[in-house]
Amino acid sequence: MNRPIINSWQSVEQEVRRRIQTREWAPGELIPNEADLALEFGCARATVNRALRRIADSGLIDRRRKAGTRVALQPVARATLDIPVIRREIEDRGMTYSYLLLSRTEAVPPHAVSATMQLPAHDAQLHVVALHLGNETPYALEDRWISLAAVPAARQERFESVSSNEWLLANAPWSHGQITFAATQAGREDAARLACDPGQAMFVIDRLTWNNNAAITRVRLKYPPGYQLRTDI
Amino acid sequence: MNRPIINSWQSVEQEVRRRIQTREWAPGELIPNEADLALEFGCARATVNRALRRIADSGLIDRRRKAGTRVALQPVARATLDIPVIRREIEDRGMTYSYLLLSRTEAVPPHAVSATMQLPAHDAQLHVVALHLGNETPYALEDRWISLAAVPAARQERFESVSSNEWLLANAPWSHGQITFAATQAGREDAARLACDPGQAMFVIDRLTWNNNAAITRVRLKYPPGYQLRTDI
DNA sequence: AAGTGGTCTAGACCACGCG
DNA sequence: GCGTGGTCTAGACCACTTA
Repeated sequence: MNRPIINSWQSVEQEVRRRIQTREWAPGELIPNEADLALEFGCARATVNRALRRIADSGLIDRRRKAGTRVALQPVARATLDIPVIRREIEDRGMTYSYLLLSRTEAVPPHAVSATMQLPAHDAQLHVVALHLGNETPYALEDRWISLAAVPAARQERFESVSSNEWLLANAPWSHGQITFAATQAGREDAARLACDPGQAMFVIDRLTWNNNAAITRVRLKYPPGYQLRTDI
Repeated sequence: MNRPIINSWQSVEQEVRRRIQTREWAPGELIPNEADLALEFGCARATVNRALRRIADSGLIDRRRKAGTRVALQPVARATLDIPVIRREIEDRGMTYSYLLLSRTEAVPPHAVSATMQLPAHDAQLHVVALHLGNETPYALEDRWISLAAVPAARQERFESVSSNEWLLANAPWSHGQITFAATQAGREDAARLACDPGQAMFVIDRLTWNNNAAITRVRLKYPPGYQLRTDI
């Protein structure tokens, strides 16, 4: 035996993952408890704990007090998606960012919008439609409703040079939200704005953002055909 | 002052998040170091460390040795997506799962497939096409290539009762992979299989799975119009 | 009842990277 | 150089859950 030294949580994680991957510890099987592993690896129990906690977070093992730690039978693939500011997303792809405000009005939103935002159906909200471009080419079409009750200061902002995306990040704190991904066909207007053909498949991201119990904004981003969202697992 | 007691990493995390959310610590600002916070909260430095590490993982703060910890200027929204086995996904939505094998052949894949899998362009692979149904209704169309070099045992499996998805999870360990989300229009064949109309927008998930340096499988899942992928942030 | 993971502590040393 | 976060340790107590 000429094993690499195991004395950091990273090396413990790597070794445990290796044993699971090679089926040395088979799916469904109980693995040794933290104290035993610490003894075997010659490190502190806290070090083993941190490694196993990370592996559990990734879905590869299941841990329960008293019952111990088991290798997951059907590991759930867990992907982490970074949803940056659109400007950054475009610049990270090596393109030059630009922004075009298409409309900014105060209006009563469709019921679907006021309902998901849990706001009174008859209240006017700020409606911003804008185009994000990379290298002067349409990159994403943004359709946003902003709650004037939650963000009254938005009334003073024209959103002509600063996108509502960035303005809200700087001016409206949020606590949590929900993201939905879907696909939909481009309508005539979408197509004209995104420089594609009507009927083509657009990738759509809906984001609903809250500050505690108050809805801040609901934004729909439509991406032209060919757009891909990619992540490692 | 009648503050709640802060002596667990959860309460430290909550308190720090609160201070950032209320702009008590503004975006871009340097926050106190771990030792000072530990003193203020009356807990050990390790407890503060764990809380701050979690907040940093979520993208809300940036930490650097010597430079200290700063509130992020434009927090990246980080979403965690669970990609379970399709059977589970369907059953979790309260539907009855069923599975229909459409074809199983050995064939030389298109160049695009062999290239992304980094396999010899002329080698035959196992090609499995199948339909996953929820309550007898088409839920997702699966188009999968399996590397026979990496998973020779797949040659013996008919995939008639067990989906390749579940069979591979049980029989082919994997170390990492890549997931891509996109939108595309249904072709005539897709439409017939998914019981939708040609030209409608399908949600598409591509997954490429590796075991160390060997590609295991490349699967494309096509979901009929209306499908949504949702997650909390 | 007892075994397991979950957490906290006090202290220590280290590695990185500003200034 | 030196302040900061990154990590490890040994020990302790606790909370949960199963046997």
